[in-house]
Amino acid sequence: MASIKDVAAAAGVSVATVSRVLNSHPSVSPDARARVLGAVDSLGYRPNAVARSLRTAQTRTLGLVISDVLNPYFTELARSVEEEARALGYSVIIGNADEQPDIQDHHVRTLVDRRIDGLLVSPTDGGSPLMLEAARAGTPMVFVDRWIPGVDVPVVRSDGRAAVRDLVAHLHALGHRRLAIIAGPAATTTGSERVEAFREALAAYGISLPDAYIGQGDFQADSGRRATERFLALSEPPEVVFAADNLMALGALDAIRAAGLRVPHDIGLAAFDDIPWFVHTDPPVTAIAQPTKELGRAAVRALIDRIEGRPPQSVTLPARLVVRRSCGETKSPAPAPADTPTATTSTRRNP
Amino acid sequence: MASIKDVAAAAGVSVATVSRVLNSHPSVSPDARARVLGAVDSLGYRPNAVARSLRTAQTRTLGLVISDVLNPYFTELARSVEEEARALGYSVIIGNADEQPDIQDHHVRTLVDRRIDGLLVSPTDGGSPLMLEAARAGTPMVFVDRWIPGVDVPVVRSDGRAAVRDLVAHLHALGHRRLAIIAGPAATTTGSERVEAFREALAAYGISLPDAYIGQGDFQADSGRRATERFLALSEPPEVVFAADNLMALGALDAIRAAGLRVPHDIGLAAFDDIPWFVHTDPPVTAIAQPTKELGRAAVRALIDRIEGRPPQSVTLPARLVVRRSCGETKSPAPAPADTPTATTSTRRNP
DNA sequence: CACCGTCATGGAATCGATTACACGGAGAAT
DNA sequence: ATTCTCCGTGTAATCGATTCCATGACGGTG
Repeated sequence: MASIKDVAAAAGVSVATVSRVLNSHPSVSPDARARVLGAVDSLGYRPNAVARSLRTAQTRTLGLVISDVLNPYFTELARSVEEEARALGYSVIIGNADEQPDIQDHHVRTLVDRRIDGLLVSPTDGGSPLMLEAARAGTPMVFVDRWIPGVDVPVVRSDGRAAVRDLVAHLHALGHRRLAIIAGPAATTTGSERVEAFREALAAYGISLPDAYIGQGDFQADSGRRATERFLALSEPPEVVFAADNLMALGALDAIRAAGLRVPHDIGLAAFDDIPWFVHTDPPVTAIAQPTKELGRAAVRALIDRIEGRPPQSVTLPARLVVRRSCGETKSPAPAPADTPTATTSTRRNP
Repeated sequence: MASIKDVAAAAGVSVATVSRVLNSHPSVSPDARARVLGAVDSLGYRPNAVARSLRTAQTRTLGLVISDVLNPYFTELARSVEEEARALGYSVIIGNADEQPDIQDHHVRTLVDRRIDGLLVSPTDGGSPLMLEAARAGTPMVFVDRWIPGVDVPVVRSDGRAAVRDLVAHLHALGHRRLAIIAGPAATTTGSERVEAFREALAAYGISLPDAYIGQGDFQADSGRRATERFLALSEPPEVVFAADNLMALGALDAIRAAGLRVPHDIGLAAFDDIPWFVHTDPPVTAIAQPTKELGRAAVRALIDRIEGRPPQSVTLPARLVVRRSCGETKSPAPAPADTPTATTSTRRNP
């Protein structure tokens, strides 16, 4: 592969001049520029990004470590991250942790070894020493969706509290009182927050959330299936199951079907994270939708702010309830979902 | 960030010795090794992969350019590619083309600029000059799923011909005779092949495939919706619609529902590419399943063979029919799907 | 005409690793 | 005792770019 030296030789100039032409430095004569450009495309020369990165100490690359690519929510997030990054002149390397802390660490390590300019993370756990170390060592970093409390890193996420209240209001209006939740791992913020938001919303109606109605899941379909089986085996099973992510809802649907029951007739189902398929399931699933695309864009912008020396901002965007048929038919219209979502931004790093 | 020089200074040896320790070169004294290792972890030293790549002219990184990350088929493919690559000591950089040739070119260009060791591509179109040039210039390359005829690059893909025959037999047994297909772009192999396989299978039953029954799609949900609307507007609409990928099937489902019709009562639906959600749609969708995971692994192995100088093999794995309820209830059992899938491999590059 | 500032250009250092080569010392072979 | 090997180690070149500094030409000004 042709190097800058070959171009210099072919154009009859020095490598310095070639470099100037390629980086559009002002002081190059039109004649030299023309000869260099000619040589460049007759040789099919492409600058070596590896060498350039070594010299300039920047790679114009962002790392994105997500918990599970197979989860459509994260896929969409990854896509919007890449899109925004590309628009701003950066590439993205995606690492899929598959909800496993050691794989997550593997990706963080290789990304840092490659000297990516910044790291976007949706942590699988409460924070491995490696990641905390990377943050402390000054790797520009931003958390998306999930975050680690007590670490000085900006967070871009969505607040589901209001939407969960809307959901509970909806369920209450339909006459449901025995409400259960399938939670995510307690070590993740989204795992614990969603349970808390649910518990608070229930309390407003004087409904309690007994331990038997809290299923312990891990954001994967299988765990949703097992938790649901356990609910169904109770002497007094819940009337509605709320899954803290879309894959566990899928598992719940499996379990309900396997038990020969029907949604919503025998039991209701709702999910956190809306996805296109929920429109087409039997029945369509009521879900809480995050502004995924905006989240991805905001995260990239925050990270690039941090990289380029501007003060990064934590961002919290509201989620909203999308009512469908999986919790029962509503006679009267459901409570209007918040339809004027307003972003709240703060300069505090950790909201 | 600490460099190899800092480690050398801290350990009281030369950089050469440090390098030898890190690359487990045999001739280093136990004493020196211990001092180096001590310095490495007291400094938290991590080798700079950029510098190493520049010197060794290899990045231990593979590029994967896929047509659409949001398509669950490609997501799964990407995941298995990354998994296998990681097991073999390589990283993967994913580029999402979103079915747009210019974005595809953008990714090919940046990946080549980064001097990735090899490229896995599922081309969006018939082959841009850039990609053909890269192949000819000797970038190790393997096509997955889709390929470009006439280019000397190994292909790892799945053959759906037999499964399509099974599907048509199934539909015929259910009494359906007016069968339509929503095709992908003719510029992609999977776009044209699936139509051809369908046409041939129909011919075996003396059924023809009129132009009005061929919808032109682009592998996106919207195009499936539009094609289906057009089918439904025909004076004699088809009895079954076969979508050439899962997203177009989703669009078809939308259009059918919007028209106030029911699947399979009013019209049947089948899809190429099986995904977990098809079990839960209303009704569950009959689909042709590719061995996606195996495809990804085989592609990585072929590419690494090529990179490491072994002769790479093209691989073709069979797809199989998964019968569900979206084409009508079967009284008698459907024809047995091929349940002993056998791989065919060849040393010819382009099958 | 002398001087100075500006501009185009090239030489060479540099980034952080790997590795060929040279060298000194210890132990084996004669 | 002398020579030969082999081993551990260091010096320095190298990969392909960017960029500081020096240089020479040229034009304008006093």
